[in-house]
Amino acid sequence: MGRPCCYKQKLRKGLWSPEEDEKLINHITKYGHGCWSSVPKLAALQRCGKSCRLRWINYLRPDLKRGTFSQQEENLIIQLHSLLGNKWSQIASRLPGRTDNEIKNLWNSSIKKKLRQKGIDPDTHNKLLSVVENEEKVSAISMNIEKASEGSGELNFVESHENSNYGIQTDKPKSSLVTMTMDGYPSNTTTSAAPLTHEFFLERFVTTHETSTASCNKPLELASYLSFRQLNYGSNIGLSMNSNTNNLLFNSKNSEMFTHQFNSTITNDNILTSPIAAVASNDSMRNGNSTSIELQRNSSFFDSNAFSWGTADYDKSEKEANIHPSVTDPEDIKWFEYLHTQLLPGNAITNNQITQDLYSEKSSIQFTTQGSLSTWLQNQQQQPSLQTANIYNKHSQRIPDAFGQFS
DNA sequence: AACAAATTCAACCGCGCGCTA
DNA sequence: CTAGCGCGCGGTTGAATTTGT
Repeated sequence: MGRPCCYKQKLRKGLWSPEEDEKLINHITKYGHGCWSSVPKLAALQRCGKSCRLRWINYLRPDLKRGTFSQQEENLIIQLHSLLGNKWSQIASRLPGRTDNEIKNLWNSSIKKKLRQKGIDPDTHNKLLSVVENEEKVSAISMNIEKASEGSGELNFVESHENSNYGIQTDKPKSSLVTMTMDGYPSNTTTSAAPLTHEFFLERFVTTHETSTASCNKPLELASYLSFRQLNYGSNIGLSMNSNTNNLLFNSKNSEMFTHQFNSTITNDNILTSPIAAVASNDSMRNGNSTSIELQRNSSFFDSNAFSWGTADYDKSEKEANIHPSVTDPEDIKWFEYLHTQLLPGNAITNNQITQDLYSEKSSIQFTTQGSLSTWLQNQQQQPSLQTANIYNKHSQRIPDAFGQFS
């Protein structure tokens, strides 16, 4: 339980003197810190072990970066905070050379203020809503994608960042479907743009499943590969549809800083444990001219840490979810190596993990919407570069692959 | 120049978790 | 099973510094 660490008398408190710093540095560089509680004695310091530890971690460690935070670092912090909340140590683990204390201070002293000035609630990362916007937040987000080119047979969608907070358009709905409707033919519909940043996927998905299970009358194999980068809230994610394969493709362009990816196979059986519950439109909805996909945030999945950015959590989720990192992009390789060498010691890639070229130029998320495994498998054979043999198994288990990348 | 207010940030505090006896 | 202990985390404090008047 919590105890005052400096209950013993004669222990110094407050700022450290250069002499004390020197003693601590000399001791740790010679012998390592070992048991922190024994450090003060061994280093001849009138401090408690806790104080020594803090001083070393936050100030004396040789690998600290120091200096002001770059804009990229700030963006990354905001992004990670939107995902992790006040998990400063987890956020710090993604920022080499930065400490949780430093990040926490930056957040409280600077970033919070900046976000508020932009009309963003730093706690929720949602726009501070007017009453009207508040009403909007409970309604479904709908996207109607107009067929852009009959010749190419592709549908294109480019997100709009208007009225959105770095890509987040509305407050997190308490319970509503996130619905994307693709109209595959030019006869109808306008385009109502909605944000497609990773927050869109991670935060917009709601917590109920009633509709999904009710409307899903056949298994849907959803193989998704999603890359989220560019933390400056300027991500450029497109959506297109290939009429030949009936695949819906998300394309993330201009990616620079950040990657999140996952592969999932979702069926009725595992829909409640998948990172994104994808609901195949039923036949009445799929009238040949349009396909509707409803995506839901699955609270049980997210809240159980199966989806996580933490090192320990990554390890956990990897074991639980049979994760298959799949990276070939040089930037991602860099991150991937970093993740597994720096952040995940002992968590090397296992031989059943694939390292296929999942994206060479663009990052994409691919949904197979035909509701049959054969479609997906056939598509994989046609696209060896997207081969993800382990995405589907006979048990239709989810295979999320979650990790981030920053440069 | 002097003072006050605001900001920064190092350090402390208390709690919870995991390990061990 | 439980208590003791060490450690790490997140929240908070307050001294030092900067900025504004």
